Amino acid sequence: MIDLNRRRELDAAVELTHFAFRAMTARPDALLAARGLSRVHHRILHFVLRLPQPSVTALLRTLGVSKQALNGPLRDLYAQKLITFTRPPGDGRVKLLSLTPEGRKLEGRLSALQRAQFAAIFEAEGPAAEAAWRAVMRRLAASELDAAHFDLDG
Amino acid sequence: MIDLNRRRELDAAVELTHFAFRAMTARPDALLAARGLSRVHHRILHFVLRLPQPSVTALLRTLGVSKQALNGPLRDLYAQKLITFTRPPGDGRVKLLSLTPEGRKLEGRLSALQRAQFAAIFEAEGPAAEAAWRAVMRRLAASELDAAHFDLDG
DNA sequence: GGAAAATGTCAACATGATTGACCTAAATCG
DNA sequence: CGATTTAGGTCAATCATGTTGACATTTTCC
Repeated sequence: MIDLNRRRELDAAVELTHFAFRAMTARPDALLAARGLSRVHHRILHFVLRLPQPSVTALLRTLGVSKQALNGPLRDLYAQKLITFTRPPGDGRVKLLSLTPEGRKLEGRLSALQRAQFAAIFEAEGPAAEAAWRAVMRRLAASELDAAHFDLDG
Repeated sequence: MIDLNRRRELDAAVELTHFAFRAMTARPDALLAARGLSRVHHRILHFVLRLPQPSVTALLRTLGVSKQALNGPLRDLYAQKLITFTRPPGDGRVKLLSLTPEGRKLEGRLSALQRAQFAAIFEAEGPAAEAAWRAVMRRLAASELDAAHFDLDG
């Protein structure tokens, strides 16, 4: 019976992760939707902010999508003046992408929603719980690479 | 500067959750793909196992999709003999869905992958870390309902 | 007997992704 | 210089997944 209970606890961990993920994305999704944008746009804003002046190709590789799939959302972001580009001095072909002040503001609001969520939770649970949570999440995140060459015989 | 560091830590928590979620679904997805199935099929197997003999309509409401969207994947699962149904004694209209032994086996393998992942992590981090992790995740998951009536002015 | 319920199917449509082909402008190679 | 490559963009066909609407069938209920 111990094993059966443990099994239920582990199943609960899986479900908890599902609900937690959905909860984390719900508010930003709502804010984006109100502007006619979606999660792709958020991903673009996110990486253009964090990567140092990425070219379109660099962004493409980071996002792991085709350029046709990137181009639509990118045009939306140009149109809403959330993103701009400069040409690098040496090379007139490439665009170096960056966020406009408005783009930074929107990205800031989106990520602030998520930070506030975690800040409140960590405040409530305390630093020890936060450290433990991070340790577990790091291990979980790290197991992704292993999964790539996972044995899937049937 | 303290605030800036805290901000980075909170951003890291968001990213960690993204990677953790992806890591958790990578192995089951690979196993499903090897059978020509997808995450929808897994969701069906999951709920048909856990709900007590659900009718098609009950499953529909649980999954929150249209019956047309359910019917395709459901036929795949019939075809692969992973799912069956019985007619309830009183009512010849409804189908009570259940998993075949093979269906249970596949669902077991899928969820076992995820349980093993968590079991190894919790084993490594210890019971106190596990409890703290659950506490944080429960709070995070619980904040989904709040998000429903989130203020999204611009 | 007729209305309502449970299931299933067909058609039209929207979205978001893919690949392939092709174009322009700019850099680079020989 | 001319040819090729690179960076970016676009058009078209296709696929996957979802939606709604309309409708048929079987069975139950009144």
